[in-house]
Parts: sequence; C-alpha cells; structure tokens
Amino acid sequence: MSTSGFRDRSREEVHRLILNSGGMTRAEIAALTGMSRSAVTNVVGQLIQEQRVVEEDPRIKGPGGGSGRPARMVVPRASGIPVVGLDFGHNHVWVAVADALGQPLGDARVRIDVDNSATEAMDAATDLLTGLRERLGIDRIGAVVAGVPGPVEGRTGRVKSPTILSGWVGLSPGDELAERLGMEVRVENDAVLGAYGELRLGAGVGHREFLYIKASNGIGAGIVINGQPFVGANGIAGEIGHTQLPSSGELCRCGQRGCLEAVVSVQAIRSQLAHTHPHLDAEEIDLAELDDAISARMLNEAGRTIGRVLADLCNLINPSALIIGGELGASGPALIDGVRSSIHRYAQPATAASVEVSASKLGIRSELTGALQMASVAARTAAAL
Amino acid sequence: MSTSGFRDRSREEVHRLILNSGGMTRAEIAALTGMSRSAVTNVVGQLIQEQRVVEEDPRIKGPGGGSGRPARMVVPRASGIPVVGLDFGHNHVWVAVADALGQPLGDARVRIDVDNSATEAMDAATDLLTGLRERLGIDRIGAVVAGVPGPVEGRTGRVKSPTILSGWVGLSPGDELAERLGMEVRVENDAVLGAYGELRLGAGVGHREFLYIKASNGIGAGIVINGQPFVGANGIAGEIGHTQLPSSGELCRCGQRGCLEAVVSVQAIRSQLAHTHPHLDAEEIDLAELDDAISARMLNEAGRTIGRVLADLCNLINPSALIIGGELGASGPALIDGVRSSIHRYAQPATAASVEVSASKLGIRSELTGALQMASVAARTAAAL
DNA sequence: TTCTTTTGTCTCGTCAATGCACAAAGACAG
DNA sequence: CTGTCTTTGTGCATTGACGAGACAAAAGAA
Repeated sequence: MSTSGFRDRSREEVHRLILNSGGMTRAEIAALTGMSRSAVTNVVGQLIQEQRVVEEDPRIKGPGGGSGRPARMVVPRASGIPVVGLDFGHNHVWVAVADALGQPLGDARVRIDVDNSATEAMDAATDLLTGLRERLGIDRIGAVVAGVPGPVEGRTGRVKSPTILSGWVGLSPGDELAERLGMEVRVENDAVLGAYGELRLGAGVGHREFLYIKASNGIGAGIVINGQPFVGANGIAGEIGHTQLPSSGELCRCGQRGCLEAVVSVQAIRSQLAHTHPHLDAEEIDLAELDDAISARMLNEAGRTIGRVLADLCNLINPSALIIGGELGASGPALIDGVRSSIHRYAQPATAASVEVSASKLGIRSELTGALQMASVAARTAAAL
Repeated sequence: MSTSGFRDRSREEVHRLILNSGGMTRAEIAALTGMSRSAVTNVVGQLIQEQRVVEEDPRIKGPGGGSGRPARMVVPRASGIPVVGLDFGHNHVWVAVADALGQPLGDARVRIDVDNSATEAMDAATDLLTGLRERLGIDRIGAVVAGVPGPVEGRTGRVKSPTILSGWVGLSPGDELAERLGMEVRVENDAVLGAYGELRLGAGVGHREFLYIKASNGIGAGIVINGQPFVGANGIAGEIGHTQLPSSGELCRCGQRGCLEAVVSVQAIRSQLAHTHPHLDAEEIDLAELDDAISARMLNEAGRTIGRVLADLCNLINPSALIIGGELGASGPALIDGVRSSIHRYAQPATAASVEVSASKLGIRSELTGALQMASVAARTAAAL
C-alpha cells in the first residue's frame, strides 16, 4: 500500500505508460507527463539499458504526420519470458501460452466435468500445459493467471461459495496449482478476467466504466471502474447469478427459486431446445449456429430476462457499456437485442440512453485473453522490481 | 489530464494527503508516502512557508500512544474563507455555512415544496444564505456545494429524470444558483453527498467500499469505491429507487408499478401509519419517536423490503459496509434489523458475512455534512492553484 | 536519574530533472 | 540541389529534491 518513495517514480511512470500504450515516442511521453524532453531521453535511456523497452526501427511516425524529424517509437521489449493463462469453465479446461506481451503462442483445451472433479481438472490443466511447453519449446514462464467460474477470495483464490463449485469447496486453487506448476499462480473469477480481456483488447477499449456479463452455465459479472477491474472489499463482487426474478419458480442449484442462473443458464436453454428441437442433440448444439425463428425468439426472451436484472445494475453503476459474453453472448444478435430492449424498458431513461449494449468482441476467448493479458502485466511488473 | 512535470510532485502529494486527512504528523506522512523523514520535514516546511498548512500546538498524539517524543500535527490552514453547503430535500431547503475546514458555523432551514417549485426553492436558499451571512458577518465564500434529491448530470447538475423532480425538468440548478449567488456552484446528488459525509465523518470512516442508502421520500444510493465517491460514466449512478419488487403492485410516481420507492418511501409508511395510528397526524410524526410494537413491525418489514433489493446490490459490489440514512435510517433499530436480516437471507453467504449494516451516524445531517466537506475540499484545492 | 522509544532536524553527498543550445532528419519552396 | 522550416532527440551545466545517518528533543519506563 505504501508508495515507497518518490525518488524514481518517473521511471516507473514512463515505463507504465509505454507498457499500457504498447509503444510511444519520446515526444509523446514528454507531452503527456509534462516532463522535459531531455528528462524523457534520460529515463528512456535507462529503461533501454535495463532492457525493459527497446527502440523500434525508424518506421511510421506516430502523431501529426507533419514535417519535421521523424519520431522513433519506444516499445515494450518484445522478447521476454512467456506467460500462461488458464481458463477453468464448468465443463472445460483451456490452457494458453503467450509471449511477454500477451500475444498467444498456442493453446490446448479439453472437456472435463470441472465442477465435480477439482483435482482432475487441475491435473488436466497441468498436463495440457506440459504438452504445450514441450511443443513450443518453452522453458521458463513469467507468470500464471487462472480463471475459475466462481467467487474467489484473495489472490490465492479460496473458493467461497459451496453451492456453486461443489467439487471445489475448501480448496485453494492458487496453492494447489502453484504446487503442481512450481510457481505462484494468481486466481481470479472468470468474469473478472473476461472483463479485463475486453478492456484491453475487446469491446471495452475506450470505456472507463463497464460491466462484462459472462452468461454461460453460470452468470457472473466483471466490473470495470475507473479503467480498472473492481472486485469489491473481499474480491467477491459481481455475483449476479442468484438475483431472484420476479416471476419464476425454477429451482436453482443454490437451493433458492427463481434465480437468474436457473432460468437463463445455458443448461436451461438447452433443455428448452430439447423440447422445441427434438431432432437435435441438445447437448451438442452450438447456440451460435441456430438460425430458426423459434430459437431466436427463445434467445431473445432469455436476453430480456437477463436485461431485466442488468437494468437495475445499470441504474446503480451507470456504466457506459454493457458487454455480454459467454456462450450466450456469442449466440447472436437475438439475445443482445433482448437485453437492449429490457434495458430501455426498465432502466432509467438517462441511464439507458448512455449505455452501449454489445456482444463480447473476443467471444469465448475473453476470459483466456484476460488471463494472458493479466499474466503479461504481472510478469512485466514483477520483472521490474 | 497531463501531470505537468514530476519536479515537485511530492509537495502536491503531501499537501493533498494533509488536506484529505484533515491533519497528519510528519512521521505518518513519511510512513504513508515512503519518503524519508527528512524529506518530509523539508516539504512540510515549504508548505508552512507558503501558508498552505500550519503546525498545531503540541496536543494529543496521533498513533500508538506509546512512549517517545510526541508528534506534532500538521493541519490544513485553519484560517481561510468559509464555505457553503445547500441541501435540497423533497420538502425542505437547508443551508449551512462552515469554516474552511468544514466545521459548521451556522445553518438555517425552511420547509417548502421543493419538488414542484424549483425557482421558489432556489430563491429560498438564496435568502437563507443571505440571512446567514449577515448574521455571521461573512463576506467572501470559498465554495458552494448543493445536493438535490435526484440524478444530476455533470457538475452543473442538469436534472435528467423528469419523473422524479417534476418541477425541475430542464433546469440547470448549478447555473441557476450560480447566477443567484454570484459564484460557481457544484451540484451533486444528495445520496452522493450523504455518502461523502459518512465517509469523512460518519459510519464510513475506515471503509474503502460501501453503499450509503438515502431512504427518505425517495430512495437513492451513494457509492464509495476506493475511498472515493463513485458517480458512474455520466454522474447518474446510484438510482435504485425504481428497482421493481417481485410482489407488489403499488403505483409509483414514475409510472411503473412495484418500485421500491413506491412501497417503502416515507410517504408510503406515513400513509400506513395513518391507518394503524388514526389518533396521530401522520404528516407530523417523527418516525424516530414511534416506540410501539405495531410501528416497529411495520418499519422492520420496510427494512426487509429494502434489504431484499440491497442484497442484490451487495452481491454485485461486495461492499464492507451498508449505511442506511435518510429519515428511515434514523427511525431506529427495527428498520436496520430488517435490512440486516434480508441481507443475510438473500445475499451470498460470503458477501453477507463481510458487510456491516448500520444506520447513518450523522443522521439527517449526512447530506449537509457531505456538502460542507466537499465544499471545504473544493475551496482548498482551488486555493492551492 | 538513566535508558528506551519515537519524532523531528541538520548536514552532506548523490542524482534526477530542468532549461537551453544544438544536432539530426525529414518536408517543402524555390 | 539548396536553403529554410519544423519537429525530434541529445549534451551539458545548474538546481534542488531526496536519502542516509547522526543528533537533538520530548516524553514514558525502570
């Protein structure tokens, strides 16, 4: 918490600026920070000497394009130690490796009943990662970030809610994975990672406050406030899946009735589809490929239901964007339209008018992307110490 | 946005720290910023020379209380220009003047139908302030902050929602008041000010994330995140009054049915009291003075209703405290207990366990206190330029 | 008293940031 | 091609902010 001195804050500030922007010219840095150009030269020189950034070949100029000496871009060091992202879904494990800047190098995925077999899932993740590292010839790893589909407390990620991940109760996935991988593992809620992914590279770019909704088997929210992920006082913010709907009696796995998750989860929708589309194997349907009117209406209705809950949240948070992710978010415009219409119907008019409702841009890769991005930042800031 | 140089960032940082805390010792500053004690001595010396802060008489020690040389408090300069806070309720106008540090010097209040007569209310506020200034012999004023019971957009405070403050539609209270008072007026939502008051001097001290609920004629939330008021992308966050309840058909002034505000507003409760307590004049009852079992049960029920909505919000935000203010918050423990029991029933267990539910500590003065505190900070930071 | 603890101050050396002049590298007019 | 203009980046001397550590001050504890 303590800011540990002001002595060379500027170097860190400039470094952070370069990392976050992905590359700047010295002149831009000077303009943005208010430092003199010579000071920037000095600081950048140090950063280059410390191999934290590199100067690009004289390429395209950044700003203006006017006449004058062309600027040289200063970019984060591309070479560096790769990082790892893990995405635990309710029934899959997805592992990816990326370079130091978060650019994916390869990934591997396996279906498994994650909910009920925690240790098997973590073993599977370990195996997948081992395979990937062999295939890509990767020795050292800079940081690992894992996403789990439930509320986690603190960075080690003890699973709190016994009703959500039944097989994970009392486990500390952070410690378990750390033991398997031989290094520290940061655990985050999957919706938080999805929000982070969209913030850095998806539909959240340019937004300072938005909600990312992971609508899949469970429904959770990742909150971005002030351009940063927000996780609440104990790290368990965003639990919207068990908001009770006015007019529904579906029994939820949490024991209550009428929870959002019980009504519009992917399972619930699949079981509806099993009735309306008896010729399909509901378990195998890709929601994004449905193109008949009946399923469109069904998805639209699900969107309206979700939107009704989100409207209240928008009234509370007043975000500038609402990004729908997860399998349902990727299912197409019918569901998004449903959400949008509920927002306009139930949220305050000014709130509804100022919120942009859209599907996730990164699709089912939001969480994994967020994990890789977060690992990338973690590795770089760790290396900066 | 530009940081205009790093040269003497520390001075500003230390100054800000002293302003925001209201007073610190040099040792605390050193510990918090990580600077050396000698550097702090230098910086504080400059600030004293610039008359931006003063050293207090050797008084009570701040931390620890252990043995050792007693610390001397460095506080914002006490002398300075007084500030003004305005509190517009649904049916009152309350004006207060405070010294530069936000300590109240005097206040005046008048009952008026604010909802339907905007200009009259602002005229009344102007007159009250004029009277106060004459009485207290105050010439110059450093800053004015006004709270209005509805969503405001930006700092000038254009009233957005036509259904809430019917007489204020299209007005810009900030501009109107600025014209009357001859100086800039910052307008905020009243719940935001209440939250700020509690954050600085009330039940929110020490909490980084909490919700302040103003439960009065309307119901609104003031959000504190990261130790700062949070107002959303457009400044209209916290509008929870029109969250629809599952099982109620009360017609709300917003046109919809079953809104929280319609069910548990002070009006609604008064009209219930008119039935159960026909011997009382419902309009004149002070809710805090009711002590019979029937009204206690009624208030408890109201608390449960509010708590049901707040449970969902706690699941989203995961705050460490929930502070109930407004007339209902001041009505006694029955209502607070109701809120608390709903939180434990409807919020996720981990969330419920970590949130402290309490009544506002500043009572009906929360908003006014917040306004004065905010004005005080505004005046000092303006003077610091 | 004497020791301990904590705070604030002093001095001095170091090094970061500035300001300014100047070099570098293109665009453009002629 | 040549000179001028514009913008970017770089030396260099100066200033002054910061840290290390010794020391003084002001209490409580023994």
